Amino acid sequence: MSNETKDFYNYQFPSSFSLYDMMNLPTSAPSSYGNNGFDLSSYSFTDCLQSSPGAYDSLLQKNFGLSPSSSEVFNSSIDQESKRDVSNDVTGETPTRVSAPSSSSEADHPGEDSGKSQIRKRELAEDGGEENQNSKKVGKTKKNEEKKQREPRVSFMTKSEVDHLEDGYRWRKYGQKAVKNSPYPSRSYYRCTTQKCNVKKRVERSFQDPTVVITTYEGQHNHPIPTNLRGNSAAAAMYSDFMTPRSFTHDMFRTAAYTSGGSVEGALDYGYGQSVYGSVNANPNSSHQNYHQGGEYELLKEILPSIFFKQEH
DNA sequence: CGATTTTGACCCGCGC
DNA sequence: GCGCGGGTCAAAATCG
Repeated sequence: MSNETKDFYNYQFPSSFSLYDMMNLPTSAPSSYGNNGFDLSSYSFTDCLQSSPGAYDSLLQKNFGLSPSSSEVFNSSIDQESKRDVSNDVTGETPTRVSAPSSSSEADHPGEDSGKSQIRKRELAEDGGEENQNSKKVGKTKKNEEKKQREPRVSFMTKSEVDHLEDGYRWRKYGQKAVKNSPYPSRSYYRCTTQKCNVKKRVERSFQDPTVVITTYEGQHNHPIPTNLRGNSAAAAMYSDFMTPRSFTHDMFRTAAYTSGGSVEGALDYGYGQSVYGSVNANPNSSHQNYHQGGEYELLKEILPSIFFKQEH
């Protein structure tokens, strides 16, 4: 981590800190963004969060007593959409997408339902629809009703050399597909091995930045972590904070993210309530206290500025 | 030997 | 209707 970045951590944000303000911070944004104008179209979320891993580190330490591993989350999003959007973020897509997801909902949900109905058809055609097997896939038969019942999704961008980050849960790989337009091999599909838990996750490497792994979780675990939380990956901590009941709900986050009604303007406003950007290097204790004062909510708000959230409907 | 991964086939939605 | 891309299945292979 560069000294410049560290300086950035120590910067005391004004109470009404905004994305625009950020552009004028000393050393925070890449020079390519220009000194005067702030070009939304060229500003990537990645760049933004890359500047704030300090807060993330604190989260890790606070919640898990972990120190950051070799991998670090520097971008994330709660999303009902495909990671396609995340990828776009990396490329510096305009944040407009944040509040206008409809434009790219193409890869959204077909996954589950399609696959299930597919089986049904296969069975009907071949076995004549055996009941036994069906029972196992009955859940899929109800597809129509719950057709579009979407699972909450969370995407993380993690700087890591390993594709599959240890997050404490056990996963079974059930598929792999080549990603078009990507020099990097493929996207992997995993399912939680715990029976009755249908949480899925997708892992792929950003072709924009090969060092970055994009992990997308879908659904919520209905069971505790089966193994000791020895996995000290960034994704584990982030995912836990998003998806575990004792922490924050999806809606809470959305509320936090869209205090201004979900407009683009509102979403772009970071709305940092307090200047508690912890300094990982200088004074961990004081920053830790700050986080307690602000509470997890405040902490997470810092880590995940509202522009990273995407609205669901 | 059970659990997991690999991998080709398959289905579905969508755009043309 | 066709082709494409995304997601899933499931048999075979591999692993521990």
